[in-house]
Amino acid sequence: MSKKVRVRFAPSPTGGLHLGGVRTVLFNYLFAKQQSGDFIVRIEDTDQNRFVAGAEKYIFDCLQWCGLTPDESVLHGGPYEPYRQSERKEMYRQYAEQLVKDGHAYYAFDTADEIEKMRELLKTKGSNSLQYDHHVRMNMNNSLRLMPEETQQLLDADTPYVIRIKILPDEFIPFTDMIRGDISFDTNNVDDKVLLKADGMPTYHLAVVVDDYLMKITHAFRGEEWLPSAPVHILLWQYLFGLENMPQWAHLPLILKPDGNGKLSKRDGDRLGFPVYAMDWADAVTKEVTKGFKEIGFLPEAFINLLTVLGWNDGTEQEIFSMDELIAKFNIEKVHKGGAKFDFEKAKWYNHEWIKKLDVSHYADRVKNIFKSNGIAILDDNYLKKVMELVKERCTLLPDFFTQGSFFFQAPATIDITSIQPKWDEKKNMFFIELIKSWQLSTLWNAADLELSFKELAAANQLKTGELMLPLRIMLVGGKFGPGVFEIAAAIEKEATIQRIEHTLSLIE
RNA sequence: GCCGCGUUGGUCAAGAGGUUAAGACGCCUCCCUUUCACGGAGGAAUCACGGGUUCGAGUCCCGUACGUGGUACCA
Repeated sequence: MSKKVRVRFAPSPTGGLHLGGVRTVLFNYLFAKQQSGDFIVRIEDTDQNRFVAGAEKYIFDCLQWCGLTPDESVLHGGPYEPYRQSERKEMYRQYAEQLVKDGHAYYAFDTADEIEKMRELLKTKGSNSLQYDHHVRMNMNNSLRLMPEETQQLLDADTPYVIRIKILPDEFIPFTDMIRGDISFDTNNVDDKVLLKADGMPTYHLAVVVDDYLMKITHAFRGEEWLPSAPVHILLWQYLFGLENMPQWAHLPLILKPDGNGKLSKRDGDRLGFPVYAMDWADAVTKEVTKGFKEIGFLPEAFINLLTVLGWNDGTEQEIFSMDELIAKFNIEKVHKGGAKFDFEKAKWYNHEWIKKLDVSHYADRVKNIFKSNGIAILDDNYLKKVMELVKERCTLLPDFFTQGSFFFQAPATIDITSIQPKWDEKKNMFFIELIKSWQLSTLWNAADLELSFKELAAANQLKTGELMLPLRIMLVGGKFGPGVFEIAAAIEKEATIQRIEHTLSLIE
């Protein structure tokens, strides 16, 4: 019997949650849920310099919006607490010390200057590598070169030090990646990475291995940028906990910028006019707000959908997937190896598809707020829902409900009379005056009857309905858009309809 | 520079040696609709290059080019 699947998302609380980050969580989550496994969120805050207040809460807010609820985390608790690495600080040291004892790691007392000098020297010698590795370590200030008593002296004198892994040359480190298949590294190209920093905090390399072990992680999904350091992690597993306990790795492809080269960054979003973060992120210092997908009007369903399908598909023609379908159909082996360029047009298409099928009751409050922030207070929820139903197929983003629906609640601010005026004449003017009279007396106020009376009146005046419907639309809506014109008239009721016709008539004169 | 990973239309992509090389976004044309959208029909556009292996290669192998990531006491 195999172990229970346990995966983790391990973000650093350093800023906004990037598209790539959300996709990493998503793949973790889908895989875990499909296998009835656990999804853990572990906060990797080992770099005190990069810590940003509020970023942790923000990450959980984003996860909640996306519907990705952790089974264990800082917020949700769990059997392997704490889930914040800074609070686990003391756990890591013993493993680092153990590695030193076993001869797999060593104390290094080199100052930043000394390391810089070493690199300069390597540069002048024309070396291909500027790394701190087996070529140079015996010339450096570390416990490998120093006599044991010298090392002890430095330690006793509280000399700052780090613990570095001792990478043996000429070793071949193969492993199987769930997405990429067999991969191998030659240890001659791997440097002696720092495991424990001078401030006593572990680096990512140590922390990820220790925590994945202690938290019984079975599958580790992370971005492709981690591939080059995988050999260090594998060695650590081998030295500390045994390869047989190591999680299976999957290195996810990157999300690339739509134009030019490189991975997608916040700057690209600013430059090209689309969000890169899941939700609005406010920089604590500059107060600058970076827009999020949520705030510009994306549905979480669409956001999840488009992100999963960027770099994965199930082999069929299906493109629209609900979370449940994704959980059922997701397959890590069908994830692409290569990075994908992000296409905001396609992203909007996904949102449009989801808006077309959205449940208006579910989004009525959200849309109500959008109207409110545009100065329209909605009093009748049922009317709002009716309007939403009428216009949703023409909305790409949630705020479009306002631009597509505001005229149901108030008279249009501007009337596009330039589209009527050129073909306007006295006959048409008379028609609308008569129309007002006729509708004034009308007792039946529904789309079908309005259309019927409109057409009968047109025929009686020997006018083509086609030439009259556009003017009517513009009178009611302000422009050339919106649902059926008689639907609109029926919805806004008699008084508003007549007022708007009269208003435009006065404008034309 | 060195190391790893990748490369099917503009973009996302199907494709596991034999296909007229799917589908979607975007673009264009037409139909529906006397608006806009939805929907429907159609169009232009692709296997990075060079060598092998094979009766046969987008699919396998090798090179090259290009892209991408790493090369921190950041994650």
